[in-house]
Amino acid sequence: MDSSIKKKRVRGRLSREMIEDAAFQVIEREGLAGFSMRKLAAALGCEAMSIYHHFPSQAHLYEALVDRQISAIVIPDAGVPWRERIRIGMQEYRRVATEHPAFAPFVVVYRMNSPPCLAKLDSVIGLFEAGGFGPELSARLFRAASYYLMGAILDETAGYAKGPSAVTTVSDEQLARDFPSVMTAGAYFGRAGFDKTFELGLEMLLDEMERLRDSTNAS
Amino acid sequence: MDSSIKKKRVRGRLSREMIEDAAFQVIEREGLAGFSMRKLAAALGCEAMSIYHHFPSQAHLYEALVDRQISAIVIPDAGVPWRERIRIGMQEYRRVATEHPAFAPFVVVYRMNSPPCLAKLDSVIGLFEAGGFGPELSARLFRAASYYLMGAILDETAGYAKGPSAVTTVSDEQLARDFPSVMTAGAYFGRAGFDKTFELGLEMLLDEMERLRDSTNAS
DNA sequence: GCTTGACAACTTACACTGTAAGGTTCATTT
DNA sequence: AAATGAACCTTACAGTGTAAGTTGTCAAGC
Repeated sequence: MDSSIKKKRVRGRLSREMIEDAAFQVIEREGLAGFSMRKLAAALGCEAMSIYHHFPSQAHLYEALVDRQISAIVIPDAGVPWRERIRIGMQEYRRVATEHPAFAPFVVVYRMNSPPCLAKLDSVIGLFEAGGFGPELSARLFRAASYYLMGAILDETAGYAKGPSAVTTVSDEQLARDFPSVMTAGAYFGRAGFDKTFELGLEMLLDEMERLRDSTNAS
Repeated sequence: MDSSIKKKRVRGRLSREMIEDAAFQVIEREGLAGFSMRKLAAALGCEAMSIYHHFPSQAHLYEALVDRQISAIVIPDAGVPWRERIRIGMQEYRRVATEHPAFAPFVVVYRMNSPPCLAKLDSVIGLFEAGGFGPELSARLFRAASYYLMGAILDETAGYAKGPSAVTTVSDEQLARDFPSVMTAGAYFGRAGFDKTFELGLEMLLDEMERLRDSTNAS
């Protein structure tokens, strides 16, 4: 057993950071649904309840993981043109979120109320404001961009590339016969197609942002 | 107790449709995470295991619920211009998904491999093909549009409007002081702002689709 | 009317979950 | 050396999905 090896760990050496690191590992190994405090404890070589000394609940642990991920997003400074800043910001979010694919679905759905997350949120909305979008457009365009990001990351980390989750599966022959458009489109989906599709939608959104910005500033 | 009332139900009267109806109700009442086979059984006035006679597992039941929702999406027929068809199709998806808000997060993340879902998928991708987009653009634009839809629905059904999910919450005063851009943007979020933000992003995507279509067909 | 068979529903049981409550051990300070 | 308090462990409980076995009920055939 691997656990017997880990059991060598002596007392008094647990820390929030160690627990977080192990949590990311266990989540990737077992999947988000397969994760549990007991499995995490086994990976750490301790008992489940010991973790509660460092995190009051599983929810608090998850929040710490989200905070760590969100904090890792790098926003370009004000010297860069607004369009580039927003593009890089969005690519950064995707990069960070897909770093731990199994955890990504949790991150994108998470309601970010913690100070570290709010700080990042604030700086991203500030990107739009600094770009010359008014308060309303800044808010709504940020939201629309987030929507796109959420879906893209979910598809990449929890979508078809992860195999069928549906209970009833359809054979390839039946797919080709009954659902030809799905079959054809399938060639552009999956692992290889993510980057290109993501960039396509990203540029579409940026183009429209630019158009909206120019038309409102002109009038 | 309500359960005592329901207990009047006689044997041999359970059906898949009854179970699905009750499941939607229980999910809305208890939330997706709070849903369980035992609670569903209580609502039906039967024991948990009786449900397994009609659905082999909870996953099968969930799939049936998804199938029912997806099948309710109405796609405009070929007489309508492509742009209108795609717009209405997307609005339809949103309408259906938000009909059972607590279940929506499950629907949007679901990998739709069942025949009813594949059929709908096929007809939607067909919308792009019929609109004059080539196979690759049809595939990628469908995906990009789906990304946006997923995020929009998740925000509406599981986002900030549902209250803070984070464990640590920040007071309004602190929000106004430390995160002014979030504060300002907040005015456009929430229940009242969903429609307008959704429509804004939707038209942005449709505009870009039109541009892409014209430029590829011209060259 | 009685029996039989089949199926729908119930009962029990198991392995798992998060975590409350309380007991133990160990490093540090006095 | 004694005490203090943090760090960790043990036990227990109420909940989960569901496998396996049992009971109740109703319709068809005699």
